[in-house]
Amino acid sequence: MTIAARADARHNRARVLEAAQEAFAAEGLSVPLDVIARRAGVGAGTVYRHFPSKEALFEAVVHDRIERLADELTALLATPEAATGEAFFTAFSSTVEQAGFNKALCESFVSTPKAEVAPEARRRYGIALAALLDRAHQAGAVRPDAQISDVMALMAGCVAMEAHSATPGRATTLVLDGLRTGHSPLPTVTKHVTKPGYRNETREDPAARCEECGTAIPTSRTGRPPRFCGGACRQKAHRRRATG
Amino acid sequence: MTIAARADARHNRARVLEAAQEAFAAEGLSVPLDVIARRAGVGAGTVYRHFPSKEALFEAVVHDRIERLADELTALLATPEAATGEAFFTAFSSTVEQAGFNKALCESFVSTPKAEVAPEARRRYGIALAALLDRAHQAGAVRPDAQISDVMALMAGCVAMEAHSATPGRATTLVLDGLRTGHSPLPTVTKHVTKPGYRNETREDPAARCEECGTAIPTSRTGRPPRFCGGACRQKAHRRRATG
Amino acid sequence: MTIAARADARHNRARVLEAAQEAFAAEGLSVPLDVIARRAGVGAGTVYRHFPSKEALFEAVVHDRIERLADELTALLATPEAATGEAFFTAFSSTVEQAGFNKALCESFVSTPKAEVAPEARRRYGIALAALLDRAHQAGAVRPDAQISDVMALMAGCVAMEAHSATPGRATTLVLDGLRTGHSPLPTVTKHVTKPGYRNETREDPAARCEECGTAIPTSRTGRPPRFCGGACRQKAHRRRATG
Amino acid sequence: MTIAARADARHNRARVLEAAQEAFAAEGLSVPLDVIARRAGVGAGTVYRHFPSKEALFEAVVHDRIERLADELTALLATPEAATGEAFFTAFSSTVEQAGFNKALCESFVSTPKAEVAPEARRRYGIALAALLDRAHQAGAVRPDAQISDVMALMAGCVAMEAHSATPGRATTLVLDGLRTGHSPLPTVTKHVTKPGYRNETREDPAARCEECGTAIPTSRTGRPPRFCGGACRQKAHRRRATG
DNA sequence: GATGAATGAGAATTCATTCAT
DNA sequence: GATGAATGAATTCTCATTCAT
Repeated sequence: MTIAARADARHNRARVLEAAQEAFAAEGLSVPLDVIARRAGVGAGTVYRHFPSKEALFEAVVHDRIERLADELTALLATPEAATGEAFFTAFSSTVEQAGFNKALCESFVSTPKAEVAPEARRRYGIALAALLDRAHQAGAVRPDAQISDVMALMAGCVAMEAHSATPGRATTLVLDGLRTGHSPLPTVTKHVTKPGYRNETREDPAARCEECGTAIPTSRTGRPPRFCGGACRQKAHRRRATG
Repeated sequence: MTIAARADARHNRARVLEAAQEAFAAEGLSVPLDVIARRAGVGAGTVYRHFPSKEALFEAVVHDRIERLADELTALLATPEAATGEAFFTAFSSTVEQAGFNKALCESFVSTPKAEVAPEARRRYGIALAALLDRAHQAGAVRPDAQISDVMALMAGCVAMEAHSATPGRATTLVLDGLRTGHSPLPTVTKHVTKPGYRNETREDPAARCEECGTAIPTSRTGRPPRFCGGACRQKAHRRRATG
Repeated sequence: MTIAARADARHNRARVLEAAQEAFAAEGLSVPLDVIARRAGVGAGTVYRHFPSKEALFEAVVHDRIERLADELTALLATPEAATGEAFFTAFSSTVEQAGFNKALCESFVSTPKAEVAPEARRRYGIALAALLDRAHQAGAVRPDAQISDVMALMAGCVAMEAHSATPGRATTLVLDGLRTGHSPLPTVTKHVTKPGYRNETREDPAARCEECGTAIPTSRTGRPPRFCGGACRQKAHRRRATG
Repeated sequence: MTIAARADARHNRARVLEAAQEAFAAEGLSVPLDVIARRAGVGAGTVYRHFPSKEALFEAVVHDRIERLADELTALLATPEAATGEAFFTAFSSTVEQAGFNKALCESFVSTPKAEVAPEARRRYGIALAALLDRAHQAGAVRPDAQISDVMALMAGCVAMEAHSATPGRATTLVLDGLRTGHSPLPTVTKHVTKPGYRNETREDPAARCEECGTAIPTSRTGRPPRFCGGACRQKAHRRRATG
C-alpha cells in the first residue's frame, strides 16, 4: 500500500516535471501553474505537494535540463576530440543551441534572478565544462587567460546573442573565435526553419560534414565549399592520400 | 498662455519620463505604473495622458536612452580614434556598460519581444555603429567577415554576459577579441559594483499567526493567505469545527 | 469687448451643444466628455463652464431635441389632419422614428433614470401631444379611455420595440392599432438600409404616399396596394373626382 | 470525495448565481463584480472560476431567468385557457411584469447589444410563446397578421413602457388590445410599487473642506477632488502662493 | 472666459498559493 | 496523498471633474 502510494506519487511527480518541462520550454516562467497542472493531469495542489513553489518547480526543471547537459559534457570528455580541445567547443555550441530551443533554459542562463537557478546542477555542469576547458587549454586551443567563469558568462551571452541573430551559430562562432587561438569562417544564413515550440528564427541547412572527422562545418554561400573542418584534418587527409 | 500651459505639461512629462527612466532602469518592465506615477509625483492618469500605455512609456524611455547612445557614437566618429578602429571598440564597450546599469536598456537589448522596442532610435544607433565598424574595417582592426548584424547580436550577448560576470568588462573584452585581429589582455580587477537603483527584493510582512497555535507564519504576497502553520493545526481546527 | 466675449461664449456653447448632439445621438451617454470637447474644438473646461456636469449636457441635448419635436407637434396641430385624429398618429410615429435614429433620445425615452431627463421640454412636448390626442378623441379616432400618460408610456415602449423589430414601423403600427378604434394592415420588411451613425437594422422602401395628403403609408406585400392613408382621404378624393 | 468537493463548488456557484441574480436584478449590468462576490461571500476569483467574465455571469443569470419564464409558458400551454387564447395574454403580461421587477431581465429585453443575451433560452422561450400564440390565433383571439416576432418586439416595448407608467399593467393592456380582436377595459388602480432590490442612489461623503475658507464642499465620486469652494478662494490661495 | 493638464477612485481580470473535502 | 476550489492582492487602464495657467 505504502509502496504503491509512493510509486504513485513518484509517477505523479514525474508527470508534473514533464509537463512543466514542456510548458516552461515553450513559454518560460510566465506559464500559469494551473496550466502545468492540467497538462500533467493532476490538481494544482499536487504540484505544490511535490514542489513548494512555482520557482522550485522551475528550478527542478532547469536542474534536470542542466544535468543532462552535464552528462553530455561528461560523455564528450571521453572522446578523442577532448584532447584536441574541439570537444570543448562542441560542448559550448551544443549548450547554446539547446538553450535556444528551450525558453526555460534560456531564461535560466540569461536572466539574473535574485538567486541563481539550480546552482547544484550548474556546479556539476561547470565542473564538466571546466574539465573540457582544461583539456583545450592543454591542447593550446584556447587562449590561456580564459577562465571557466569567463566561459560561463560567454555562454549566457551566446544564448542571448543567438536569439538576436538571423544566422544560427554565427554569433557563437564569433565568440568562440575570441576564445580560440585562431579564427574560423563564420556561418551564413541559408534558409528558414520553423522551430517547434517557441522560436521562429532562421535556421540553415544541415551543415556539411568534414570529410575527415565528420564534424559539422558551417558553409558560406560564396567561395569554394569547405571539405574539412580545419587545417588539421586537411593535413591528415593529405597524408592519407599520399600514403594511399 | 498656451505656451505656459504646455511648458507645465512638458515639465510633467519630463518628470514622468525621468521617474520611468529610474524605475525601469532599476526594475525593468515589471514596475507597476502606479509606482512610476507616485515617484513622478503625479496621478496615474497623467502618465496615461502622456503615454498611451505602459509599453509606450517603456519604449519612450528606451528610445531616449538609445538616442543618447547614438549621439555618443556620432561624437566618437569625429575623434582620431575612429580612424584606428579603436573608437568602434570604445563604443561597443560603452553601450554594454551602460546597459549593464540600466535594466530597461538591458531588457530591450536582450529580450526578443514580438515587436522590437524603439526601432527608430535603434536604426539611428545602428547606422552610427555601422559607420564606426566601417572605419575599423578600413583600419584592419576588425576581422573582415564581421558584419554590423553580428555586432548587434554580440552586443546583446555582452549585455547578458556582464550581468553574469563578476569582473566588469572581462567578458566583453573576450568577445571583442573575437572581433579583433589580435588579442588583448583581459581585465582582472575584481571589484564589486552595486548597481545604482537596483532595489532590495526582500519584503517584510507583519507575520500572520496560526489560528490554532499562534505561531507566526510567513506570508507571501500572492496566493491565498495562510490560516494555519501547517497540516497538523489545520487538522486540529477541522476536528474542532466538526465536533462543535 | 464684453459683448464680443459674450458672443464668443454663446458661439462656443452652440458648438458644444452641436458636438454633443452628434456624439450622444451616435453613441448615447457613454461617449467620454473629452471626445465631445475635442469634436467641438474646445477644451474640456469650456464644456464645464457651460454645463455643470455631463448629465446636464446630456439633458440640454435631449431638451433641445424634444423641443424640436414639440415644435413639430405644434405645427401638426394646425393641419387639417389634426381634426381627423390622423395628426396624432403621425406625431406618435414621427417621434418614435426619430428616437430610433438618435441614441440620446432613445435612451432618454427608454431608460428610467433617477430623475427624468429634460422634464421642462418633456412637459411642453406632452402638452402638444395631449392637444393632438384631444383632437383625436374628439374625432373618435382613439379609444376613449387612453390618456396622455398612457400615450407617453406607449411611446417609450415603441422606441424600444423598434430597436427589436426587423420591420420598422411594424411594432408601432400594432401599438397604435391598440389605440385606434379600428385596425390597419401591418407593414412588412422590404429591404435593408444602413442607418447613419449607430443602428444597423433593416429598413424598408421609402413608404408609399397617400395620393391625397402625401402622408407615408405602410405597405403590405400582399393584397391591393393602398392609395390613401385612410378613409378620410379616400372620401376627399372621391368628392374631387365627382366634382371634377 | 470528488463528488463532495463538487457539491461544495456547486453550492458556491449557486450562491454566486443567486447573489448575481439579486444584484443584477436590482442594478443591472453596472454592478461591480466585487460587490457580487462580496454579497455571495466569496472572493472575486471564485466568481471568475465559475464564470469566465462578467458578461458570462450576466448571461447565466438571464438564461436562468428566461428558462423559468419558458417553464411557466410551457405550463400555461397545458391549461384550458390555452385553447381560448387567454393563456397567451397571461404569458405576455407575466413576462412583462417579471421583467419590470428585474433590471437584468429588463435590460436583456430592452437593450440591443452586439450579441443577443442568452440566445438558447430565448429560443426555447420563443418556441413556447409561439405555441401559445398559435393557439390564440386558432381561437381567433389575436389579430391574424401578428407574428411571433411582432410579439417579441412588443414585449420588449412593454417592459420599457411599464418602467414609465404609474399604473402597472395599463400600458401592457393597451398594447395587448392592439393584438386582440376586441378591446378590454384598462386597469386604473394607481398603486405605488417599490421595486424590491433597487437601491438608494444617494451617497453621503464626509464633505471635504475648502483649503481657503473651510467651507464644506460637496464631493462627487469621480473626477478630480475639489480643493476650494469656488474660484474666489482658489484665486486667493493662488495669490498667496505667488506672494509667498 | 478658455484651455487642456492633472487627479484618483474605480473596474475587470489574473494567478500564486492555501485549504476543505 | 490527491484534488481542484477559494482567496484576494495586484495590475492596467478609463474618465468625470477640478484646477493652474
